[in-house]
Amino acid sequence: MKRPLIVIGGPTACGKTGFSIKLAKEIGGEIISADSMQVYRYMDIGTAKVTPEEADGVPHYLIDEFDPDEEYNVMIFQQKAKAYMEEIWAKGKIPILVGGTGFYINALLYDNDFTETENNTSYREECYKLAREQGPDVLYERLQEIDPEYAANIHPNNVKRVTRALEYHYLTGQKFSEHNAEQKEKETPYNAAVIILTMDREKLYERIELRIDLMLKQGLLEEVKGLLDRGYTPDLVSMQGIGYKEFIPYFNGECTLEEAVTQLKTNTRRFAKRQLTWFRRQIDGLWIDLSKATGEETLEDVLDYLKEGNIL
RNA sequence: GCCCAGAUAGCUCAGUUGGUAGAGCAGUGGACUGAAAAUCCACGUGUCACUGGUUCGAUUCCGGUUCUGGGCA
Repeated sequence: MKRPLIVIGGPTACGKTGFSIKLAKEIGGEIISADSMQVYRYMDIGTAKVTPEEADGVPHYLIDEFDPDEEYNVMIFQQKAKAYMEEIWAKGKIPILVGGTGFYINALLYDNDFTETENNTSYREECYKLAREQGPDVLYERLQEIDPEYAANIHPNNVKRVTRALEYHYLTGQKFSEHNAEQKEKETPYNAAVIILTMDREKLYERIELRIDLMLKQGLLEEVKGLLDRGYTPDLVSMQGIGYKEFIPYFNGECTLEEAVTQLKTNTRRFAKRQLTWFRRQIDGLWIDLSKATGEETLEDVLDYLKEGNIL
């Protein structure tokens, strides 16, 4: 008997947090966050992290579990999330995976394999150096020889992805394209129900605008300043988060506050668009347009869907 | 009221020595399987303000109108 798992995805600012808490209370579920930025401590306002008041007693996992200078990635997420799922099932409750990081959701939902290899960054550095000094095409040509299938699939300018494919081959001796093809074949080991929350584009952008203005009132600037003062540098993955990186030029006197805020809004809109692309293309699920339904109707629909899927 | 400058893509503007137009930004679609809030790719038709005239042909030249800046009274 497969064990139950509920997944709630959707773009930033569409109302995932509020809805997931309502659902969790209704069915006695506990929430695991699939979010690459909310794991970090001290990054509360900019990541729109749930507050204790919002959570209202519903347990949340993978929020505030790492410091901003610690490494966090899909593999760590997957391991941790799986452990938390076991705990939740052991209590007789249902885990609800909620978040906007589609890549993480897929990794957990399909239990993709991320083979543990030594964390050898020297080879990676070598690739970057090559790309920097001789151009991305030189690096790409190397990949064409080793794994022409993957090379055909990725653009030469995408140095990050090209490097990963080369690194994978270097560390395992296998072709990255073959590994990926195997992962794509996988079916979920869980009795899973996927719900994708969405919203009319215009309305979503309006909400993003309002939310950022609110973040600024709540002290986003002080939060970013505080992180910098603690010694967290702009090159950290955490500090590349939207809502943080945009203020670095401002603090360096390279742009005005207004320009930084405009850039933040643009980046957030683009992020939401990319998230939507991911969910549309990568995951099948029940799509719910929150701009068209009331909260009660939505909850009813979802409960019906969960019953149909024998989750409840 | 008079003089000058402008009115071209959602925004800022370029341009057409007369043959119906193009950049940046914004926007849209897509890729992705150990950085993913990262990284990368593709996509540009709009009454060229309105209205007369000259012309085979006007967004381009000329006249008028409206609007927006600036200046003078």
